[in-house]
Amino acid sequence: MSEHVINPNVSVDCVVFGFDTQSLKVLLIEQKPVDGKPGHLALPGDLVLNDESLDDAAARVLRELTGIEGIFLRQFHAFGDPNRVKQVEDLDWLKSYRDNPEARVITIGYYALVKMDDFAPEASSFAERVFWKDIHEVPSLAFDHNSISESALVRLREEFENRKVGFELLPEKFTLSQLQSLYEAIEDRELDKRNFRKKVMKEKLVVPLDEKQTGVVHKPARLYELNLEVLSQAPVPGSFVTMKF
Amino acid sequence: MSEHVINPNVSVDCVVFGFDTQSLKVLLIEQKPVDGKPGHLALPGDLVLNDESLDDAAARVLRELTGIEGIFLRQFHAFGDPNRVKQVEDLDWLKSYRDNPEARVITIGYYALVKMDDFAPEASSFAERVFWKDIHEVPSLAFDHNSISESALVRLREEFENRKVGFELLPEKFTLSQLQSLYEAIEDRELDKRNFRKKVMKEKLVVPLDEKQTGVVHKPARLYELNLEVLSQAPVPGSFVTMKF
DNA sequence: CGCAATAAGTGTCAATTTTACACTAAGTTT
DNA sequence: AAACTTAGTGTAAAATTGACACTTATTGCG
Repeated sequence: MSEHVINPNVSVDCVVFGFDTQSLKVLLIEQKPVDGKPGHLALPGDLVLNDESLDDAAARVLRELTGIEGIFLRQFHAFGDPNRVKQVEDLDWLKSYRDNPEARVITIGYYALVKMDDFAPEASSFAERVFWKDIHEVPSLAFDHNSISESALVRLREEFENRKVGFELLPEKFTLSQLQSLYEAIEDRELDKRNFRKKVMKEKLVVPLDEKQTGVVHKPARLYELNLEVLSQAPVPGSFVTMKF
Repeated sequence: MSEHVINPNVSVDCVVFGFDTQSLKVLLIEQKPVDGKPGHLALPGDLVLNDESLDDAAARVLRELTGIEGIFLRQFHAFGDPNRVKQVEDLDWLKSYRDNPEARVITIGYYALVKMDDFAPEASSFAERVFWKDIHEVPSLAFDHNSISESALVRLREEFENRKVGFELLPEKFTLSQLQSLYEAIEDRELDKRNFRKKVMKEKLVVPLDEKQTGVVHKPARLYELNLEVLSQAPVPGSFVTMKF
């Protein structure tokens, strides 16, 4: 029965999304250099420890990278192609970080949503350098990390459309224009300002604050915060889920 | 770096859904008896082989169980709790089927959709007996297979609502009432017949055939088949995805 | 053979939701 | 004070949704 059965390495890789009130960003790391060769770019990730659940492993990776606890994190897909870490370009790095660099590695993909304001990414045990990159400008990454980050984006979009996730990207207080930009960045299309505001207000998705933007060179916008009660009732009326035929 | 790193067993478990024109069913197996003790009920699953992708492993499990190739299969979640196979009730079975029955097992959950007509489940290397069970009557299963099957159902429902999957459950030719029953079974609510038909026709989701039901004791219904062109364009107008604010 | 039983099939109208569209207001800079 | 920039606001037409009840086609039975 067993000679063909594997005991692979299992890792988690995290696709961390941020929103800078204009566009969506992904967090990338530069792997530590090996023998003077500059490290490749990659997603943050690490092997899962023995007594650790997958969710715990992903949270640990993010904590090591950012120092922050309690980041929104969701598993989205397992990547298990037998050759996914067999490219020659990736071998040097594996050789210096893994006991068995030739081993098959199955990785569990997580995506995370962070408020960029709260967020001070730090280099860590596995990263020389950490930086944000616009989702439209992601460079070539190590292993299969390009397809992992693309699937994460597809998944974020799907789950955002069902109103399950996404608001974790906003700061505590935001303007309606920022909220609209978030929709536009995630859904990748333009929305009509009046219709957008009408709908958001009718749904009571946000509550207005007695506070305005400061430091802008134009009419300051009113600030809002999320109405968590409405959000917890997702899916929301008007979504496909509740249509009755 | 490495003393805490695991090399777990990795398996796939398949939640196979069928539709008998009335209700949704899940395929369960009875594990082979060990030392005369009757086997527990479980989902079909097996360890992933060395040179095999996760998708290939899931397809292999289903092929061994059913003899059928080309079943709709989709990965939906990885289950990696460190103690998910540590319950005493499950130990006997593991002892006789695994080299290292104490090993941690991470499993990748897949769900499958089959046309029950085409389908003749067979006992196999890992199953004494194979049978369908209504999704509302799933008994207590081995390991964490109850939560795996519940998540699969949640996921099927989500993806059906976005019109991504679900029609694989229908026979080639079906009546509109059967289609409506499929919606009702998956979405778990009742729909209005006239509104349902109106909408399905407007969307051109199905094409009418010059053929009627036979062998029924009432007015025979017209048969339809899916309009694959419209389905491939999912998400469909009217879903939340395409609303414009 | 007609009658009972069963599910198929069909249309209208009111309410709600969606969409397109353009100007005034408030604050900052020069 | 004039220019610049983004905030903020309403209406009307079109499309979609949802509530609702009767006739039709076939089978089986008396």
